[in-house]
Amino acid sequence: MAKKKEQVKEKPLSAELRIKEAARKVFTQKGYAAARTRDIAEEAGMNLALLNYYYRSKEKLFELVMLESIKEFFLGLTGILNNPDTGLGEKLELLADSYISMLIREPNFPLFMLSELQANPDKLIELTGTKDFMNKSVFFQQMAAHLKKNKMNFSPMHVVMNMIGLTVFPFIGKPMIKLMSGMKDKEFLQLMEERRKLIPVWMKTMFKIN
Amino acid sequence: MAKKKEQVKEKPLSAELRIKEAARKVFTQKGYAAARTRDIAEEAGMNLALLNYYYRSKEKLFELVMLESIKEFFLGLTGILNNPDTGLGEKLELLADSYISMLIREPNFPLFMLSELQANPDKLIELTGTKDFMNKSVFFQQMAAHLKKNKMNFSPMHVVMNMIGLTVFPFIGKPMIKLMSGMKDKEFLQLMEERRKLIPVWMKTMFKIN
DNA sequence: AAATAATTTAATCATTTGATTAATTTTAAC
DNA sequence: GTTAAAATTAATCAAATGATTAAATTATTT
Repeated sequence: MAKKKEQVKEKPLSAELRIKEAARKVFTQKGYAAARTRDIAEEAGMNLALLNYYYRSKEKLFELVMLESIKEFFLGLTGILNNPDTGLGEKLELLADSYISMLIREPNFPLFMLSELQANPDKLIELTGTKDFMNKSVFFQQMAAHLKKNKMNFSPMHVVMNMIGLTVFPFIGKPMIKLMSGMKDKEFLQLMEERRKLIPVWMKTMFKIN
Repeated sequence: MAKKKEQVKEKPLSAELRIKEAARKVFTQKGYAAARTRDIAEEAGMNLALLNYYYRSKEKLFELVMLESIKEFFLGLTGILNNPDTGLGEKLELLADSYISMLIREPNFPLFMLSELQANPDKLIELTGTKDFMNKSVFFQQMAAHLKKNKMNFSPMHVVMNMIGLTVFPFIGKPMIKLMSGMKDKEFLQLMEERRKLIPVWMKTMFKIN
């Protein structure tokens, strides 16, 4: 049953990877429960049995895809957060810029990730291995010092939540925002581009940075 | 098959309503696709067939529950937004207070609503009937005037997005926030209570209100 | 109290869906 | 070129799941 996998690794041709990327797309779009293995096979243009041949099961495939995406997400995040050579303002600018770009490229990713995290928080904790990396981050330390110096007596986690909220929420809430405002996709995208610059300005104003 | 429904309306006893509320709970927790009719029946402590007896199908039941929740949500929102007797600052305070309370009570509602809106945007548009009510709201007008006066050249929709993002995001992102910070439920709740007061302050600072 | 209607239940159906199998084709090794 | 391994396919299985039915029970009406 489990024939290859460990032995062959240097030659990932088409089928195997195409299934994985199709899975990423379908899972991200519909979520785990609503995604059918047949959808994934069709999206990849492959026979359904290949999914099980290469990845054993829907769940295994999901875990793989999910883990990869989350790892990448956290890596990008910590890369900016832990740079000791940038100040708070610059970090906020880099975060906004990098995440707006990512979100324009992959607008469905956050809702997918948050939904699955909600549906199965424990699994993701063991899957990622990452835990409370935020508290130890350079950003967190810098922000804690800044808040103390400026007599703002609240947790730096508020700052983190605000930053993510301002950046990510519009993408998660896009259908609702379009529903409330009657906006079209093009206008929406333009607003998101504006936020690339505006979010750091707002954040700095809010927390008296610079 | 469809025996009652139109005739009897004044005596909604146990069964029918219990199923609906069980459905709300299960749908909200797991989403449409992952929610099984058997889960709902079990949650309501009722026979599975009653679900179809009273509500015809899983989908009909879902639409009903969803529509009710969204209607209520938008009603609360527009109630505050369209009050001509309150200023911008006060509106922000009322919004934060009312929504933090709602979110502590129903922490799963936003992710549910946004997920389903994403999965099926068109259906919800026809289901709610509401469309671009934001642009015409008193709040929107007040904010447009304020932004213009203070030389902030961007759409009031940014303000709306920020407000919702700051308020709602932490609840949507709770599992991720806990994962990043190692926070426990109690601490999380305390932070949310702090935000009740902090969010209006931040918003006013950000947009130079008062 | 009898009759009718409404509610509830247990059993079952039909479809969907994740997974497997056995056969076939393609690729690689010798 | 033959053989063995890997990849691929079509067909099928088994479990899950939404839905229905027919019978039983309870409530309501007359």
